[in-house]
Amino acid sequence: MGKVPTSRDVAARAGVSQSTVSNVLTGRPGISQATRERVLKVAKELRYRPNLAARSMRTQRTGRLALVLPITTWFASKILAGATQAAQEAGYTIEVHTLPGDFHARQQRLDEIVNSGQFEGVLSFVPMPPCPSGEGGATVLSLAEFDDDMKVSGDLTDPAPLVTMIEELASRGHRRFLHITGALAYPSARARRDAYVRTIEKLGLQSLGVIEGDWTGESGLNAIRSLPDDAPPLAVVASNDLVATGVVRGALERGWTVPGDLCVTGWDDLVSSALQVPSITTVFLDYQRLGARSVQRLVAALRDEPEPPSGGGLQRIIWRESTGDFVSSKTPHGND
Amino acid sequence: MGKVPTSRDVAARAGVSQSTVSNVLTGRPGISQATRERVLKVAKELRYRPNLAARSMRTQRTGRLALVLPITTWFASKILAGATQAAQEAGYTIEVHTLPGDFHARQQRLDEIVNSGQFEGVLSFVPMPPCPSGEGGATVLSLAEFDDDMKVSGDLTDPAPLVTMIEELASRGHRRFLHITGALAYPSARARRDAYVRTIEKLGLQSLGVIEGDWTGESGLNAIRSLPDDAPPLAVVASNDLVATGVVRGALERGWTVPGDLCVTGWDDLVSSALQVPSITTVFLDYQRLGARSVQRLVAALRDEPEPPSGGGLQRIIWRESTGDFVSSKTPHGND
DNA sequence: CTGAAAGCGCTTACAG
DNA sequence: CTGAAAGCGCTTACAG
Repeated sequence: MGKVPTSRDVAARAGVSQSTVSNVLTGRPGISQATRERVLKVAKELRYRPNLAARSMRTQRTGRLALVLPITTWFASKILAGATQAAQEAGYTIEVHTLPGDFHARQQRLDEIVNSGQFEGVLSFVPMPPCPSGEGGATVLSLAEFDDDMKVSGDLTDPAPLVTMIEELASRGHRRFLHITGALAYPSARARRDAYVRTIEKLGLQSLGVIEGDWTGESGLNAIRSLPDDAPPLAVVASNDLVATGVVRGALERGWTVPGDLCVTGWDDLVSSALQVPSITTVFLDYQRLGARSVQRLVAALRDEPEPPSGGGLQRIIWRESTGDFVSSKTPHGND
Repeated sequence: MGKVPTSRDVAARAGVSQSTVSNVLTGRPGISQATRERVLKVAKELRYRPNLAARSMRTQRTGRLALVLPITTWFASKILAGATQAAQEAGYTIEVHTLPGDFHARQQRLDEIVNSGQFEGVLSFVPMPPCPSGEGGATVLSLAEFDDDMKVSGDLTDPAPLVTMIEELASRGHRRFLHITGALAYPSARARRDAYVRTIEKLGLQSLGVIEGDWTGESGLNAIRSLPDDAPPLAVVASNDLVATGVVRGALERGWTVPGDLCVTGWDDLVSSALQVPSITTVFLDYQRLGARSVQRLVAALRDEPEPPSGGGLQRIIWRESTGDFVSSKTPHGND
C-alpha cells in the first residue's frame, strides 16, 4: 500500500463506480444519501485526496492564482498571509512571483505570468505594463494602478489620510509644510504628492517645497540637509516611516528639536516606528485584510460574480511623538 | 485560433509526430538537428507552452515546492525573492504557505502540506512537529530546527556573531552585560541565549541576567524598566533590532545615555536601524541568498545529488552608534 | 439514482 | 532517427 489512493480505489472499496465517487466529491446533486455517506467514509479511511493535476486537466481550470510582488517589500508577508487564506477559502492556490529589477526582464516575466495559461488570475502589487495580455491571458487585478478616470484605485494608493493629517496639523497652528515624495514611479507616491499640493492650496498654507525622494531614509536625511537654516518651524509630510526616520536624523543633526522645531509624519507603521525616539506619527494600512479582500475581488471577477463589498477603512492614522502627540506605553504592533 | 496550442498542434504544423515534439522539448538525445530546429521554430511561432498539469500527470512529478513561513515575518519577502528565483532555475515552482496561530491548526496544516502529494519538497522556516510525515510524504527541509546532535543547524540559527560581538565589546572594556532573549520557542532564540551564557562565562564577564523576551520592542522596554538604578554601565545584547529599539527607549526614559551609560546590540538590520538615532549595531543576514541556497539544498536532496557547497558567511555584524561606533552618512540598506 | 466510455495534453516504452 | 499506442487520474455528457 505504498501507493497514493485514486478515485478508482475509493470506488472499488465503496462498491460504486468512479463517476459516482467524482459526483459525490464535487458535490453534485442527485446522489442518494446512503451512497454519499459510504463514499465519503471510504475516502476518509483511505485518506484519499483528488489528484489536482488530473482534475485540472479535465476541467481546464488550474485553480491557481499568481501574486506578483516587487522584489523586496516589507509588507509582502502580510499581504501573503491574507491572500493565501482567502485563496484557500475560495478553493484556489497562490503562487508568488517576485519581479527582477531590470525593466525589460520585468515586462517579459509579467507577460509570461499573464499568458502562461497556468494562472486563472493575477493579482499584482506592481504597476503593470499597458495591456500585455493577449488572447488567452489571465484576468488581472492590479493594486498599483490608476483606474480609467485617473483616480487612485483602491486602498493602496488612497491618499486621504494625508489630507486629514495636514488638516489636523493646520488646526493645531502649523502653517509651514514640506513634502518629501516616494519614488514617483509608484502611483501611491504620485497620489500623495498631488494630495499634498491640493491640500496646502485649499487651506492656504505655506509650502517650502515638494522634494522628490525614493522611499529611502537617505532621501529624507538629504532633504533636511538641503533646507535653509531658517526653515523651522516646519511640518514635514514624509512619504513613509523610513523617510520620516531620515528626517528626524537630519533634524537632530542640525540641532533642531523634534517635534519642537520640526514635526514629521510618515506612512506604513513599521514595527520600529512605535518604539523609536521620537516615535513616528504614521498611517497604518491593514495589508493582511487588503490581501484577503483583493483575492476575493479577483475570484469574484473570475466567476463573474458581483464585486464583494469593499468594507473600506483599511487605513488609520496613528498619532505619535513626532507630531507632539501623547503615546501610551503600550506598543500596538510589535511582532517579529 | 482562440485555443491554446498543444503539442499536437506543434506536431501537425512541423510535420512530425507528437512524440517527436515531446522528445525535442524535454531535451532527449537522438533527434536529428534539422528536426529539432524545425520543432523549436514552430513551437515558438505558435507560442506553445507545455501544459504542466498534463506533464505532471504523466511524470508523477508535480514540480512544486512548498515554502512554509510564520504568519507574519519581516524577512518573508527576501526569502521569497531568493527562493523563487532558485526554484525557477531548477525547474520548480514555489507555493507559499503561511501558518495560522493556533497550535493544533498549525499541525494539521503542516501535515496536509507534507502529505498532500502536491509537493515534492517542503522548505520550512517554522519549527516542524516531530515527524508528521507518513508514507508518501514530501521531502522536508526545515531551517528552524536543531539537528540530531542538538547543534544549531544552519545560518538561520547560528549565534556566532553574538559571540563575536561580546568579545569585541569586552575588548573595548565592557564588563557588565545583559541579555534579552527572543521568544524561546524559536531555536534561534535559544541558540543566542546559550551562546550568551557560554561567552560571558568563558570571558569571565559579569552578567546582570538573562531576561526572557518575545522579539517585541515592548519586551526590550520592559526589561530596561525592571533594572535597578545602578545598572549602568551596561552592555545589552538584545535578541533583535526591535528589542534593541525598546531598550534605547527605556534607557532614555530613565535618563541613561546611549551609548554612554548603556550600549546595545540588535539583530536583523531592519531598514530603519541604520537611520534611527542612535543607529543600531546589528547582525545582517542575507535572507535572499539564504532562500536561494535552501531551495538548492532541497532540490539536491530531491534528486539524490550531493548537497551543494554551503558558501557560508551569510551573517555580518554591522557596528553602529548604539555601541559607540562611527557611522558614515551613507546608509547601506534603505529599500522600501 | 448510478455506471460505461471518452478524453483533457502530455510522456514513455516499444516497434520500425 | 521517428511514430503509433497506451495511460497518468480525473470529470462529464450520456445511457440506462
